[in-house]
Amino acid sequence: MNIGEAATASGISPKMIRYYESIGLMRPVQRTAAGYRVYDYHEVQTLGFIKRSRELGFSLERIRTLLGLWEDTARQSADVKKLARKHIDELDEDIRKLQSIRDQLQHLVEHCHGDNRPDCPIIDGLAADKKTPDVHVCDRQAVGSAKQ
Amino acid sequence: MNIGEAATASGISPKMIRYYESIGLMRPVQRTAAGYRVYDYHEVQTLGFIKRSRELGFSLERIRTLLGLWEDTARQSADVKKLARKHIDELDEDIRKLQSIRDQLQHLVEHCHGDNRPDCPIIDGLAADKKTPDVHVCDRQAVGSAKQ
DNA sequence: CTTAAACGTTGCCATAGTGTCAACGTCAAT
DNA sequence: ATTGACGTTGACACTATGGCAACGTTTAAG
Repeated sequence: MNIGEAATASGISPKMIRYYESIGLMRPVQRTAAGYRVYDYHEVQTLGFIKRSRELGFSLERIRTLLGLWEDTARQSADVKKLARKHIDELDEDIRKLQSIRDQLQHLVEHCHGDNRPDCPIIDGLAADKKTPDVHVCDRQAVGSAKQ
Repeated sequence: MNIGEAATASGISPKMIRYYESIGLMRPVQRTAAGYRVYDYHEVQTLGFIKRSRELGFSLERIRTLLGLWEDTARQSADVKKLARKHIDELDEDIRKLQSIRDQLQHLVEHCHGDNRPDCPIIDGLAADKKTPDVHVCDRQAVGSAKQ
């Protein structure tokens, strides 16, 4: 199985497979006399593990740890769970932040009439100096601030 | 006002201020005879605009457009609103994706007892080929036999 | 007046993860 | 034997930011 077939089988591009090898995420595989990489079932399985981990948003560094735990038959499931929980916590934090900015933006949008006139609370909100808002800007901020 | 003061006033690091200038997001400012950049109120205001836009998650490319709209006194607020709506849609999509993977992960975590034994549904879930989960894999989950 | 600290300048490297392209070697089928 | 599809490495790009180095400037103290 050469790299193209492994890529098709795993859903990871040849480029990325080489990259994962280059950063030591995967051990170098066997080569043919001509230097072609040779993959067997075990390596394709590992690629699948990496792919699913990536799909769940794990960083390559964390996947490095996960692969270590996967290979470690003496692992403690508590260690895996701890790592996963930490990842969930970070996801929650990311979601929270995105929702916060989404809501702020939504608020600004709701107050923009969106016609052919230049007057625009969205632009005003971005232009406003929060620390020393003047009266004009203050009107907008009064409704739509809460930033950070 | 030199770059350090402008940085303090705007909350953007000197490094980033230079960067924004280098990519043409901001026009080059005046320089002293010695080559020091000189900022006045107007430029600090622009930096504030950029900062708030970044805080709302706009990319520098979009901020480029927003700055153009800001400066364009003949803008149509509909254009701003359209851009903001698009950004909200993308935020919604990002949030949706994060929540999806968060839920998948949460599901796995809930089924992991998290003790000192190696048996771990999280690792199994990552190792399992979802498209063709064979009996062998099921055995592993049931019995808790190790990797591979 | 000199010196040192604190600041400015440019430029290069690094991050994470992926794509694209080039220059070149190899394998398989015609 | 040629061609085309594939492999190899390397370089560069992207986003947005941080850091460091080498070097110049300004300012305050001695």
